[in-house]
Amino acid sequence: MTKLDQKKLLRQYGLKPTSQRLLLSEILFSGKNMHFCAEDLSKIVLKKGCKMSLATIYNNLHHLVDAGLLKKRQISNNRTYFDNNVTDHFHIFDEENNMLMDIPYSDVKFSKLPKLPKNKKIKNINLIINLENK
Amino acid sequence: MTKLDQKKLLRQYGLKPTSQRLLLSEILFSGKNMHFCAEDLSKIVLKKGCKMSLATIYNNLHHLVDAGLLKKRQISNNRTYFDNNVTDHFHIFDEENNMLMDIPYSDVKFSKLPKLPKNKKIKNINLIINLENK
DNA sequence: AAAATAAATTAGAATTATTCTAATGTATTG
DNA sequence: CAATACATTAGAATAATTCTAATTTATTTT
Repeated sequence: MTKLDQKKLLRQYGLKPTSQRLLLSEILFSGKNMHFCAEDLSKIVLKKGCKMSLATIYNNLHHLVDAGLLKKRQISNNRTYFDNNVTDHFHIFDEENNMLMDIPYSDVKFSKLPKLPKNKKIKNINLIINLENK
Repeated sequence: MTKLDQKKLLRQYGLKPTSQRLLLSEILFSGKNMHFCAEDLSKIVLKKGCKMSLATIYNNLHHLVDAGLLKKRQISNNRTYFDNNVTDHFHIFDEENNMLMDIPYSDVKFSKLPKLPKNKKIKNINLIINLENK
């Protein structure tokens, strides 16, 4: 994706393509099915020889979430991960090697779900299948 | 559960029944299927007219987890909850009022699950149904 | 059984993760 | 091309949790 396309994408989603935002987008959308926490991004930004406060990273991550370009996920202990796969899907986590993998929505089917409290509906389902060695 | 039983329980699990630990156990095991975060406990302790630092609360919660009397649960609001139901089960989380409720294992049925990597098996399934208002 | 030593426990201080807000920058209008 | 409005950035503040040094409790030695 060229820098021009990045700009277009951001504009399309109602976000001004500031230099900070472009740099973050470049990293965030460099591949499919990637998960980043704010700290990851900060390190990558630094390695590229750029400066950006963590606050700015968080602010922009949340803007991208609000715009629908990212999804916020509570994957592992007390850290928020931002997922560039925004389609509904689940996760497999392999604890042996800390690998997090996507599961397509269609690979899981529920034949029974619990009754919900009155006036409430499902916002989303967070499903993580934790693996171990056979 | 009497204070004496509490002491026995703690000792049984290899934990010295200090006054702080007894007070926390009294709260934690006052009912079934309860979930507490450290802050909840701190407030209850204060309301009882006692003093205990949050650090002590955390330390003891982790001791109870290590001993197998509690389970640690990561919910989507960046707070750790401690669950006095240590059997396998799932959860419903109501974001409007930060309420975490149990779903019995039998209330959810999967008719399809993904293919797993070779030599791996399911250790456990972490399922949280997040609610919103209708 | 008192003193010496070892181990466990507590809580203030430090750290980590995240959010708030005041200052700055950018766009829009007359 | 000021004046005003709105958006963005990042330092400061807050929230959640962990670390560690001091204290307390238990165990051993004499």
